[in-house]
Amino acid sequence: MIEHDIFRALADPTRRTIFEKLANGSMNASALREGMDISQPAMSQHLAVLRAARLVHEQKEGRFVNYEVDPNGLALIAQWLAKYRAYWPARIEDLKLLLKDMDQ
Amino acid sequence: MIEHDIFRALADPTRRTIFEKLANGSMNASALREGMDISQPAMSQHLAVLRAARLVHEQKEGRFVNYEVDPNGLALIAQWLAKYRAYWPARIEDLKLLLKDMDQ
DNA sequence: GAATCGCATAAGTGTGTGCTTATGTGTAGT
DNA sequence: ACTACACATAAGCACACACTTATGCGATTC
Repeated sequence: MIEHDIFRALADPTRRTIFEKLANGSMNASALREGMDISQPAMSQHLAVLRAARLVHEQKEGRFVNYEVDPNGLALIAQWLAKYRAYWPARIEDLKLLLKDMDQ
Repeated sequence: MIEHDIFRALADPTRRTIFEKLANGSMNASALREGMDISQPAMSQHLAVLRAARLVHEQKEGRFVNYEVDPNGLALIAQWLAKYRAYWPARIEDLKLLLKDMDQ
């Protein structure tokens, strides 16, 4: 179940930080480690989990591996969230604006 | 961190099932157990986690406790997701329609 | 008011998860 | 070829987590 992989992947705060970093621009694994106080194997393992969830995908460039956000994972979250749109708070004005923005 | 509570709560498949059930109509804890092969304490513990994440909230009715979906949790996921809207796949037509629907 | 019911909490246990160190694999440079 | 580098994988370990049984607590019923 890929849906399970996604939520499990995002359940870890370190992985959410990694994902957020990649959202601000693709990077290789070493660059991602900068300022994160995390070992190289740990980063590699986290990236493997994010890959399995289709939240990121790799692009090999020589001996470097460039990582970037994979839209597929985000799309699945959006689909999951859409199932419960009936419960979204109409009273929160900011959110309404956000949603309008989400549809371009 | 409530954001962490939300993703951690949804990382468990049993809790996602419970949440989905509640999205189809509010229920008390006993009714939720029907057809789920789960002990009473386990259900109670799961509901406590969902409560902490503000994904559900309780409403005491006599000796029963009625649970229903809390929009606050969903709103936070929507906000989290909105940060990455730049990466949403424009090529998936179905998703575009979904998003339009999300904004009413 | 005693028993029953709906639910929460406590305590203990097995499994999953994220980390570590050590090692392997492939590429680039000299 | 040898070394250095970027990254992945293996194995082991400490801790978190989801479950269990047992018990507590308040509300209803008789």
